[in-house]
Amino acid sequence: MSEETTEAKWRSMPTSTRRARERASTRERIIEAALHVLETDGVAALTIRRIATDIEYSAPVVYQHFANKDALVLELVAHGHCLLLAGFRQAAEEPGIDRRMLRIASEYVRFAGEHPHLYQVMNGAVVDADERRRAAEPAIVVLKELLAAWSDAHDVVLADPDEACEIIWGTLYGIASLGGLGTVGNERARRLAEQALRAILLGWRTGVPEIE
Amino acid sequence: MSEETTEAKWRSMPTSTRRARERASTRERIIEAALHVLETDGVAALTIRRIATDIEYSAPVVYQHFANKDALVLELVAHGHCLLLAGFRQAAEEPGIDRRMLRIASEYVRFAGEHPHLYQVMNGAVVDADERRRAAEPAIVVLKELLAAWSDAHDVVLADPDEACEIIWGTLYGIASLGGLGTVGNERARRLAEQALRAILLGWRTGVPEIE
DNA sequence: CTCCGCATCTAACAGTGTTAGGTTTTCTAA
DNA sequence: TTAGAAAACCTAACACTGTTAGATGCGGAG
Repeated sequence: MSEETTEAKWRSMPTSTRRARERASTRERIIEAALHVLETDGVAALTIRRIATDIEYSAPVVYQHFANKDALVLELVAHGHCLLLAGFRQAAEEPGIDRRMLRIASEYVRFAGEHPHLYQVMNGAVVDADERRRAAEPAIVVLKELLAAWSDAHDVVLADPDEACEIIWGTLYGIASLGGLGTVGNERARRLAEQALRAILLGWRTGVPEIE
Repeated sequence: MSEETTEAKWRSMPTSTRRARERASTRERIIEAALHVLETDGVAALTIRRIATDIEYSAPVVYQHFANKDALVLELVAHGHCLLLAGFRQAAEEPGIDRRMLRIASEYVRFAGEHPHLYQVMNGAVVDADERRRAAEPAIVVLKELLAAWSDAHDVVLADPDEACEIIWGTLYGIASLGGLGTVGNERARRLAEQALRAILLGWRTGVPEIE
């Protein structure tokens, strides 16, 4: 039964492709609507019914494009990391390896401040931790490359470059997360992140001593 | 009508106090049950009905002790910070100011690793950010004191001690959060946190340079 | 024109936090 | 001791959530 339907798809390409195009189009419209809801009204308002209403559809249509809500949210997370990656690439254009590293910190915190709800979803417990990690990989790779360039330029041999990269990534994440608090604020968080990065890099240049 | 009831409370202390004791007792039982559910089955299982069932009560009784679920969760957050604070105090016993600072990092990551779900609730978006911050204050104060002792011992003048404390707090938070990921792991996170702290402190001792 | 497949909708299910109303137990006061 | 008040407690319900099943209708294929 199902074989006949799939074989029917082989011939009759024209309408099929148009249908596929429409499918992809509504799929993207769903993602865009979800992003809009998230950025404007926060994660609490991100409901299937709300999204469906915004694109003038009924709720169940969403499930013809995404297995469940988590799959949809994962798409938003991916989009968020895409934006963050763009910021990182821009930082990589900065002249001077040291200023380039600082720019990374700046861009990271800027992104977190400009898209607080998206940032929250990217690091919250909404989706599986490993999938989040996989979505973050491209940005981490850029950071890793920049860090390698930095250590080359300063003749610093990092004992474990991957660990070093992880330290910076975690530090940026932690300090950027402080930005949402009333006592810290985004501008202050940017300064904090830059200062932390400066201190860490300086520590690595000087050679981190073993205590005890 | 209500005036008579309140005046009736003035005499008849004995039974009244016993009632109050019972009230407080069930309130604590609720918190303990909630903690148990959270630590064993995770945040997704932390439901009012589940908690009520575990203490052999009906769901609405919870609302006679807490205004809403957030208020109950906030209590769990407070308890979590209490445990973390205990770890910090233990770290403060460590001989040698440098090892004491490292021990702080170690205790922080250890706590996050031993109570992953509680840690998640403490930093997740479940409760208001400002209330979370207020709950974290005592631990931050201890950190601040230790940092002041450290800067004294090393004749380092921190431009802004509060900012410095915030940097360490954020860094620990960020790196500890990495611990839950499959690629990092808790043991590795502990090493990362210690190394990050060493690097930052070394940077402050050397004097963080202004770039550009 | 017929028929089939696809897209879409309405209605429902299980579960959530939360509240209203009534019932039972417990204490107070005559 | 007993009438009545107050507190404690439970059942039932509401308004949501994510998600699924079944009915409906539209458009292209033979």
